[in-house]
Amino acid sequence: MQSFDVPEVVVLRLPLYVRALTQLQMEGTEVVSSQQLGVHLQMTPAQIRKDLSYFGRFGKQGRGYNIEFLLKELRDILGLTKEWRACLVGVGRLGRAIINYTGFAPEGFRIVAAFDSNDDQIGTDVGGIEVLPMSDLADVISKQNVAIGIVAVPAVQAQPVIDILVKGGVRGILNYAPVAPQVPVGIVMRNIDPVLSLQSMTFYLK
Amino acid sequence: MQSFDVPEVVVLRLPLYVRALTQLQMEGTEVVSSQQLGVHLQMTPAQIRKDLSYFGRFGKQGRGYNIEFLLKELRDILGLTKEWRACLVGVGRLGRAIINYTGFAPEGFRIVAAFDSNDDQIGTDVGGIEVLPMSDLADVISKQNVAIGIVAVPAVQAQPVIDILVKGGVRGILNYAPVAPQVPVGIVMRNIDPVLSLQSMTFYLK
DNA sequence: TGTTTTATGTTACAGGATTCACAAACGGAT
DNA sequence: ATCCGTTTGTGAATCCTGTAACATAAAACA
Repeated sequence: MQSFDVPEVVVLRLPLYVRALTQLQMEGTEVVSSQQLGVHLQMTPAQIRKDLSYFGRFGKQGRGYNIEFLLKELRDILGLTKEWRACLVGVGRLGRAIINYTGFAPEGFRIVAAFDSNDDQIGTDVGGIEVLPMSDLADVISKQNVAIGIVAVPAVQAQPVIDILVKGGVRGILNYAPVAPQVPVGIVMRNIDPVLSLQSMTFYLK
Repeated sequence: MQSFDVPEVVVLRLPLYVRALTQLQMEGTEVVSSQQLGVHLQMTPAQIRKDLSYFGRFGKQGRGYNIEFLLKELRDILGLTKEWRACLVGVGRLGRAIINYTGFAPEGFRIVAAFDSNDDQIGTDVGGIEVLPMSDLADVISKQNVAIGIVAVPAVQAQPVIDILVKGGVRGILNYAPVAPQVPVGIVMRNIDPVLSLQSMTFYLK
């Protein structure tokens, strides 16, 4: 796989390209230059070309990139051509908001199961999904082909929950808890943490 | 101000230090070495020392850092000693979740006003806050000393809403909409975008 | 067809960020 | 008082990222 020797910063930018290209496509554009894309995304054309060159040659000199083609290629590279199944742990306020968030499904991310350690929650229905006990976790992950765990539990429970998810077999974790959890190599972590964002913002505001 | 010539990556890491130190403090630790902190945060001791050295000399050789002192200094540097007031635009599902999120207040971030362009929402109460029309925005920002705008509107409305917020006088924007908005220099943007996080994650999962 | 314009892919360079390595300093023990 | 183990703060060295520049190729146009 080409995952190796591609800098992670580059991989982090690919979804931005996908999004910008999708928007241009919806506006009816068929071809775009690195220059134009750069204006859209506020980056230099050189960086865009360099990033893409890690994966292949997608453009035509004198013309630019065919949007439909480039989109297909990028989706392929990122693995966005199939549906990804995720499970959620923690159906408190935050967890409920995540289940009901409408932004995941159109991009191919589907939450297929929800877990909670609170007995009062178990068996209830949240956004059309039945809340299961943590003891069912490993079973559901393997049987339902769940690759991603979404963590929406209080800070203190985050690390134990993540350990369980990893043991259960998820390979990526989207963590909403305000902690920096430790995971084995090979497990991909992404943290969603608005407080951290605000705390670095204020440095520039004060 | 020292904002200049401090790399932004360093500023982005400072809140991580604050969080780790706070946790250590709660556990009763009084002194910590860059080595120990590094284990906690999975980074090299050298990086921690280098980062801190941009702002001053906070440690003692042979001993380490006094947690209480370092925390106070870091909070000062980041501007976390005062309360920051924010306003929210968009009280749909996402906006409601943000208003009800309990993680902001303990860190000194307070949402003092909510706006929406939908007439049906205006005048209703969301989490104890009255929803106001967009036309009140500039007024509230200046009168209530609001420095931060939180954007929770659909993608297509994000850019216009951000323009209004900037015009109204906010200096930082926390954007939950799935777009990469353009802002004038001097305005600090932070994007919260779980879909982007997932889309870069799948590259390593496939 | 030949010339001009446009834009890619890539190599070379410059600028940043991270790690290394070590002198200086502190605390505790002898 | 001195020594020893520890840990900081910081230039120097290394590694990584981003930018610039250019050869090459496609398209447009005359």
